[in-house]
Amino acid sequence: MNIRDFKTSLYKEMAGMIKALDNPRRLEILDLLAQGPVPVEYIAVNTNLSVANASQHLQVLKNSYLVESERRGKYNYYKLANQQVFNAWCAIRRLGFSQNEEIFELLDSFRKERGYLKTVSTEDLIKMIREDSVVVIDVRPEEEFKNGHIENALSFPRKDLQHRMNELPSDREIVAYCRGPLCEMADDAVEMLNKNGYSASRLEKGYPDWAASQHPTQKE
Amino acid sequence: MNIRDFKTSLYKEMAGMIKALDNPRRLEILDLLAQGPVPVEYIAVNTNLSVANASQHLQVLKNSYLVESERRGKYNYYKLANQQVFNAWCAIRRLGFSQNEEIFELLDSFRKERGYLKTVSTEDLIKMIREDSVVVIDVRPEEEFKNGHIENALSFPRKDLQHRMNELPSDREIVAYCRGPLCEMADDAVEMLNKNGYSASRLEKGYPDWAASQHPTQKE
DNA sequence: TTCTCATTCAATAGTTTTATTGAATGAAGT
DNA sequence: ACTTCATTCAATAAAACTATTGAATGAGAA
Repeated sequence: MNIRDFKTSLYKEMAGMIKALDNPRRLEILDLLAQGPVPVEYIAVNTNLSVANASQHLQVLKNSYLVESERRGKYNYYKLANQQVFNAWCAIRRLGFSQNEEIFELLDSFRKERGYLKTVSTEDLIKMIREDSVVVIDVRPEEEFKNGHIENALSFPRKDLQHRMNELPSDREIVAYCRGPLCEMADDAVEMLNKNGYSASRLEKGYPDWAASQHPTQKE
Repeated sequence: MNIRDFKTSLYKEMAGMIKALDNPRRLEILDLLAQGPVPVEYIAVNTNLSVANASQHLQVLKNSYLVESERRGKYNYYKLANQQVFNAWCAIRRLGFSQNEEIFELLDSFRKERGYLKTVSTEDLIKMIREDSVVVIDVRPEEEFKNGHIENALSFPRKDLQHRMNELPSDREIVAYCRGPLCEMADDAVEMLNKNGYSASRLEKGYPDWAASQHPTQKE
């Protein structure tokens, strides 16, 4: 093989891997898989896809070595192939937030609709935890909480929050987190809490980002 | 806008930006632009593209805010929009090297053809420089050398190396570097040098990686 | 073995992307 | 104002990708 062909092939392989990432559905799937291993149907339900279509997207990700599957009883559990997959997606996400005007405007208009909900950074949260001035709640579905969550966080899945709200203290600051910066569950929770007299804000990023930075986590 | 639409739009925008990266030609262009600002025709020549085609790819990158252009006299100089673009591409590249079997095999077969040329890591090179036990040569075209190069490196463009080889000491270790890990120019140089009785190896990565890590550079 | 059902495969139509060609643009120099 | 020429635009055919549908597969349970 001559050098030019070799070079072209290398870039082609790289591009092939990136191609697996250039689809909005698959990015959403990656964000979901970053929470932990889940079966195909769970992915389909949580991303509004048909099972066949979800499976098809998963095959694409698998063929690019971005995700792996493992059989557990009747179900096929999918997970990210390794930490570097998440790291790469993070780098791309960061690039999007910093560079892309459309993304910035989209986020801004969304936040304006909700009255610019307060967000706290990872550093803010660490400080608040150290000062014991915060209650951290995990608003993801319970399955994902069980796969791993921020140390000492309480599980308040978004769908249960409305009727379990009274279990929360109204005199302390509440920080809600979810799957990541592109996930709206924490926004929902914060809006709901603030409307009901609580003082809540959302963690800027999500559980996978927290865990990737080696901050204390817990499994249950 | 409802939440589902918003979420879909966000992922769509992210995917749109990634789409600009899913083409082998555009990746090669990014690697070239990482060396410094260059006009369109330089890009076309160095990537074996027609000028029209190169321009078209540049528009795609520009519309995704990944590159910027600036007029200098008769020429339109393109450059990376910022450091994060290179960082994201690095994260993806790292992912490819670690995960993708095809990429690994391609690299391995290429290296085998050349007798497994010795490569040194950035850390190796720093150590060698500190011990003053190495001559570092930059084998990229002179234009790119002038845009910035490793401190104290000597410019030996690949095309001139054959007849300028006698300027190099045959009793010292030589390390050659080029545009990056996917660039073959340093491999060429090392092969050529070793065949002629010199002791040479290539730097694993390239100039942009060196500069991104804040290691000492120089302009001329 | 047979049944069940989670998952994958296969075929398709509609949409998007790529490289090529040649024409259009528009800034710099005469 | 005219000319030059680097760059971009426009049109096109070939190739690749997406979502949908329904059928096929194949591991576990009966």
